[in-house]
Amino acid sequence: MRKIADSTVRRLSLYLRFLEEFEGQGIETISSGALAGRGGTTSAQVRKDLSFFGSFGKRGLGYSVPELVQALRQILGLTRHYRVALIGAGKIGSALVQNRGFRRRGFDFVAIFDRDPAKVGQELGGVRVEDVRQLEASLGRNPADIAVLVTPPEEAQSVADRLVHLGIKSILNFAPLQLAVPADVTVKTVNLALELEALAYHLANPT
Amino acid sequence: MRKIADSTVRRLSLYLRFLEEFEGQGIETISSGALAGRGGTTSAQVRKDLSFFGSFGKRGLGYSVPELVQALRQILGLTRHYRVALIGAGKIGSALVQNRGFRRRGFDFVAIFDRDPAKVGQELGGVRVEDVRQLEASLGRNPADIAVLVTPPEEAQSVADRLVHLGIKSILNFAPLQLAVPADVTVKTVNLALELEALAYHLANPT
DNA sequence: GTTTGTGAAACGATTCACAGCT
DNA sequence: AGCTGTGAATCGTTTCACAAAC
Repeated sequence: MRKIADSTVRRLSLYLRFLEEFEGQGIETISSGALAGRGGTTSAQVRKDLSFFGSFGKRGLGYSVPELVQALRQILGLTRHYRVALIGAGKIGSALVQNRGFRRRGFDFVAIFDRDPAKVGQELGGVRVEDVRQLEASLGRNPADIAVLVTPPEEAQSVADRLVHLGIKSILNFAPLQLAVPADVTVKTVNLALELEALAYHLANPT
Repeated sequence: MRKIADSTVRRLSLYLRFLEEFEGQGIETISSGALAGRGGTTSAQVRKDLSFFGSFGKRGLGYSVPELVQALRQILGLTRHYRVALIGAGKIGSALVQNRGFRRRGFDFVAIFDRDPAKVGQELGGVRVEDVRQLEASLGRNPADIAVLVTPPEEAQSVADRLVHLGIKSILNFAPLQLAVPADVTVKTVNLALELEALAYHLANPT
């Protein structure tokens, strides 16, 4: 498969979200322009994004909403469920696990790890918190597809190394630092302080 | 000021983070190459990013760490504190407010709003939760610089409209939808489902 | 007449490469 | 000799524009 830009993949996710809305409203067919309008982009962008993966529309008509939903789910790999492991059961970690939306979209938290003995043994969102020292034992038995890393920054890299060693290929990282991983492992870092600083920049330098 | 790419601003934030680390270790001087290595980019990128704002280095020597820290704080607008209002005191909202790191970096949560009467009146991170109906009254009296929006998606747009009307120019949005705002308002959306889906895409389409 | 799919053009960001300073 | 600052070259993404399909 040809290399697809990250920005394209993100837009495809957005399109899927909007299409699901339209589907819920019983809309059968949609044009690239209408889909673009809902997502703040252009019709050409929508068509180009889709064209990397095939031809899904009918000229003169637009796209069948259910067909395009199906196609996007296929493209994005959302026709299956993913087993997600959470490392770090602090405030943000527990908020994530208890969020209904992720499960609904096929991301199932199946294991939770923490270093704090007070947290180990507790249940969060129906999953028992394990000691992070059990990471290898537990994920070795029941592997996860995706790891969500919410440890303090000083532990993040060493946990990431262990996850990589366990064969995990996808990490969602909330620790405010750049993780070093092999090329075949994908890391998405969510750095909230960075987002706030970008907002500060815009306040300090209004256009 | 010339238009600066978002990616550049984000890298400047990262550089600042690394420089603060170096400063803490008593390192006086750093080359673009060393700074780049720490942040997964290239020396040319570092120099180009900085060049948009001036010349901060000494040829043959590199950059003075404290001077560059100071310059970046100035550029990013981090020499002052920002008043942040939180709308939505659910799991994620309260996790954010109680996070020490934001205050340390100059982002002070000064007001919290929620719709749930059970939450109104409670304290979170030393701030009393107010009824979201008091948004105008409260922020009218004590304005905020930045709003962090963590409401359910169906309320997000109407709250955003009210924030815009109150004169807020910066919104950090956690609701999983595209907010419509005037051009002079900056919105950064953190969409965690989107990040997970991008990871799913990479699992489904390994390179 | 409408809307797609797609090469080509325009734009923007990154990388190169080197003159110029220390 | 070492490293910056920057114009030029390269690379990647977005927009344009139009032939082809319905």
